[in-house]
Amino acid sequence: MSETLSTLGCHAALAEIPIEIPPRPEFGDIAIVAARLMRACGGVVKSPKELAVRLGNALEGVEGVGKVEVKGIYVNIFIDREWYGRRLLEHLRKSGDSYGIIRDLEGTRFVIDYVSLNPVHPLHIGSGRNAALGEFVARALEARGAEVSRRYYVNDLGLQVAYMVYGYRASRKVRPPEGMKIDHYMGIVYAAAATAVELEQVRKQLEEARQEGGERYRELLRKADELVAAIAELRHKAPETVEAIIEAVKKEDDPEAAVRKVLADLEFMRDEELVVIAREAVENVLAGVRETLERLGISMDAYDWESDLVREGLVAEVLEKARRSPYYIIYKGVPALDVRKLAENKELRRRLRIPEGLEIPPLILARSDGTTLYTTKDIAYTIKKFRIFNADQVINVIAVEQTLPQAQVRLALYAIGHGREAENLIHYAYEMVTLPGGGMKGRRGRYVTVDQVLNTLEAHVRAELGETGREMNDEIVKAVARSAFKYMMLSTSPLKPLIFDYYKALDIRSNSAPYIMYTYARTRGIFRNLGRDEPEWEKAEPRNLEGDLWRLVYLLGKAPLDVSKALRELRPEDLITAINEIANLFNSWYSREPIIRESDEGYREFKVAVTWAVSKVLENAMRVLGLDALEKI
RNA sequence: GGGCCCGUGGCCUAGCCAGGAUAAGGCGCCGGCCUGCGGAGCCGGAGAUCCCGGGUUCAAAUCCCGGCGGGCCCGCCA
Repeated sequence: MSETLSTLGCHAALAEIPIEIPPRPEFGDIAIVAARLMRACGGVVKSPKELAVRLGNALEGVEGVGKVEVKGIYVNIFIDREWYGRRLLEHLRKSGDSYGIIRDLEGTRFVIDYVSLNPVHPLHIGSGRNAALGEFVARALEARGAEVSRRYYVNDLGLQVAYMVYGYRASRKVRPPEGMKIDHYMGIVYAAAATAVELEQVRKQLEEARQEGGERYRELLRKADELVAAIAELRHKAPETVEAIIEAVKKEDDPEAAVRKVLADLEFMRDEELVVIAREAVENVLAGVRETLERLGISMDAYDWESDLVREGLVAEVLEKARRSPYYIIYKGVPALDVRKLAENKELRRRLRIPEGLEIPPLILARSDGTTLYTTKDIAYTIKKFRIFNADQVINVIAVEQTLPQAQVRLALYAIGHGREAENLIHYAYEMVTLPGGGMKGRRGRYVTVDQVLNTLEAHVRAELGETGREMNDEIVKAVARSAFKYMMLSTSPLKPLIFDYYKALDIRSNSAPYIMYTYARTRGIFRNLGRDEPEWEKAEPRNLEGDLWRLVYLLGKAPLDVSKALRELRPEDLITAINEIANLFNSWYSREPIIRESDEGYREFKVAVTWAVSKVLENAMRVLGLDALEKI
């Protein structure tokens, strides 16, 4: 193509040639918009129409080109379909099972940090989105040949954990309600502590504000009402536990200070008993989280504890490096890194992928009681992630709301002399999941958990199976439910907020993981009936390449491009679009064309080869998306 | 107040970065197809000011500017 153009006096690399797929089949298989080539052909021709005519003539007889039609500024090319069919067969045969996947990351190493939710409540649908996306990223990189380490950051020294530990200590004598999953229970403990402390706080403020009255007073009253309502909800779920926590909070002179003391005692390991209690509390949550992840078909390679970073001295190391850095300042009385000057450097900003207009405030490293902040420990953790796995890149799957702290971490790494880490730390951001009525509130114990969704989904699938009178199989039910969940989380661009709608989540048709799974099982069924796993390649004869079959063959031919693009750009929604298109076409072709019963042997084997390709493309894509590719469904 | 992201039939989503012909898919709605290799399927139909207004261009859902609407961030939380 490029050569053909240069005979016309145009100079464009192949990648620059504006090839596109026409909107209607009558306009050919591919088209070139001559107008867009005018620049490359500068001065050679007068008008786009003239260029189209000359280009059309030049393309006649080129290998693979069947027919050329020029329509105004468009050069419509009809591919030599048999030629294309033969080339597809060659490709399929050569690439075998891995058709559609390009291994361009062989020899590279990645750490993917995902899920990593605060260990104070169960996986909710927000962290469910995180889990599905992170797993996709990990699998996409693995498919491309990279070595991947899946790591979960156990953030056990944060303020939230301090609340949970405070509540857990206060309610240790109480047994969790019968049958409640342990992480769900810990979620209540955390929310009860956080809410009770806040309520005490508000009560005090109310007393002070009572005399003045006015807007502030009414505002506080509203807030108190909300908190009381939240407590009531929690009490309903675990009465004794919540009572015990409220009692403890009431006894405190300053409940908030009590929690902060827990935080400091944990970070400085000043209270051995407390450290043990905290470990137990966090382990409880993690046990539940692990179980849920298992239901989703996700298993982490490592759980890295924040407290270990402190114990191993990595956090102290970071503080020391920061102190020696030229960007070190005392800001509002606490140690900080003033990376604003660094952020002014445009070239550096670009290299560290800091969003253009993002204003970077100084990064505070420690509280006035000496405890360090999440971001400080995250700097230490990033260094550890690179070190421990000898990683080329570290990808953090974290919600978009943390864009600023993530940018600060990169700048801080650079500031303390870890430029390589800074440049290779990727924030894979995704938008929030919200409920139709508004956001979820972990602090109040209001969220929809992944467990709940999976339970309902499984029940729904069972009901559906009952209707179709199929064999009831627990494994299949679970596989369909978790695939439907992941599909729902992956089919929308990560950049779009997701409004979680129970009604829609249960609609397993619109949410068509089962459709893809069904189509795949159908292709497998054909090979089962055929009694072999592969086409007889030498016998396959491309024939009757028109209609659905041609479109399917055409699509299968470019599937490796579509798939590899989605994997390179880490866009699950593109992968889903691509396989949906293929599944659609296959089903519609299948419904009216016999495959096994095709009498012409050469044609039959070609059909079998097409089915084989559909099967492989679906299977490989499903693996990356984390959907179960079942033989039977 | 500043910044980032999103706005596409009743609902959800793709297309936008790399501008091109009649805007694609799903749900829902209406109407068809089971003695056939799997009906969780297939075929057909109705349904759209591509948020609004300017600009650039032969050509704008797509690029630029200005609005409007929604989400998020701007903490000694994460």
